[in-house]
Amino acid sequence: MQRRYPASRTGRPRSAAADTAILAATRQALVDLGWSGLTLSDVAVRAGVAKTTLYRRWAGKNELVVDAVAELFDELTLPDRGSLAADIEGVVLQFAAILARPEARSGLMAVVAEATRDEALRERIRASIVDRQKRLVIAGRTRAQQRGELPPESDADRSARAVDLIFDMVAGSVVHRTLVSNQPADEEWVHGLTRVLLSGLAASAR
Amino acid sequence: MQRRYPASRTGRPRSAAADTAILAATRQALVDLGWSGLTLSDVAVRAGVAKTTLYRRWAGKNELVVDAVAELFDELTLPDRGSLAADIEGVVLQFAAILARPEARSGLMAVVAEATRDEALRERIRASIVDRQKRLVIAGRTRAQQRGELPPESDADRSARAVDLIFDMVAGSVVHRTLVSNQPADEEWVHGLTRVLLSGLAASAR
DNA sequence: GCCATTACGCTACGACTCGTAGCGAAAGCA
DNA sequence: TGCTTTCGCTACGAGTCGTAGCGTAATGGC
Repeated sequence: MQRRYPASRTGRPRSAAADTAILAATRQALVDLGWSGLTLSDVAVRAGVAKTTLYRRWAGKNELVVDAVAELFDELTLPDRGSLAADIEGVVLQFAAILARPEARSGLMAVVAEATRDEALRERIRASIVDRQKRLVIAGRTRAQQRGELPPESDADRSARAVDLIFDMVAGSVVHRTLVSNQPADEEWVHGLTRVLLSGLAASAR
Repeated sequence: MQRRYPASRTGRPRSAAADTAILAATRQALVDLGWSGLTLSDVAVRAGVAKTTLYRRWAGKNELVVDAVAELFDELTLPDRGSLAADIEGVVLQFAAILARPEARSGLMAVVAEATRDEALRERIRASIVDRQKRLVIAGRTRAQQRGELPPESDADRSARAVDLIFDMVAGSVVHRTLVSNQPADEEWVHGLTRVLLSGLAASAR
């Protein structure tokens, strides 16, 4: 999650340290106050910057929180555990660990809710959070095909639909388990999810 | 979704019409303004009641929106289409139709986000929204067992875990598809979801 | 080394929302 | 007719919002 500013040739550059401090302060404020309690004035004080600096860099609370939460997903990687099932379980457990953190819990759903009425925000979420997750699905699928665990897909359109379905099933299940049912997505649960998903995919491919 | 007030023997009773008008006004305000734009003053004006009346009945915005959104799920029923697969597809399509409505989209995720920091609100959501959905899963499972489509479950603990998993997978997938991926959960998609889910359950039961 | 340019911290501001208090009137029940 | 509770209305202090203005700090170009 690297923010890029137009490379202005001259003038004082924006402090990169301020960005870091602001996003960290935003996450801490999410933990302490939750989404509705979070105010930009408070974040500014926590980060040790002026409130006006915040408004110079972000359009508002929504955009700020998206960026702050997006950084949490930077750590997501696809482990190589030798089999498709093990790979899925590994990445899902990472995802679950992120969703267990309070700054993710209160921030993520809130921006998704706001995004239902804001096309630009939806695009920002897609680019900085969703696409990164989806890339893991594609990579895992490709690797499984190379291993011979999944048949190579010829039809690109069918393949894209399959990836979309898997993605929504995996991410949706974990999010729902964690945030709605409010129960931990622990190893046992993830194992059950993976088993149903994989045998379902194998069976429905035939 | 019937609101119950303590049956006070005497005094002027609360207007039931006001409840109806307030909840309808809340949903319309969600459509027009979204979660963050919704104010209780505005809802009061739309409903034609005084702002103080709102505060006498609901503790705040969160509780009001939960009740307003919960009414949307009243229409969920388990259809009898003759097979487990068809039943699931039917109820999922109903669920998707509700989530396609803007008042549900902007309201549901917002209260879930708020609930991450509010135990009482979480309980309110569980009782008025989540449990009702889960009951459909249980009913569908029971009916399928009676039909012989699923083996009767002896172990109550295993059965409960299976129901929880199915519930999170179905509801989570539809919510994620609709609100995060922002694509319609249409018949084709629901059909794919059902196929993967059912063959996965059948295979993993062995 | 000087200058143009941009970012920063600070203060102040009007507009708005929040949730509550107080009051008289209305609507039921005995 | 009394008693009780709800209702509509007004007013209020507290807090937040996003912006404007100004002097200062930190760069790159010359």
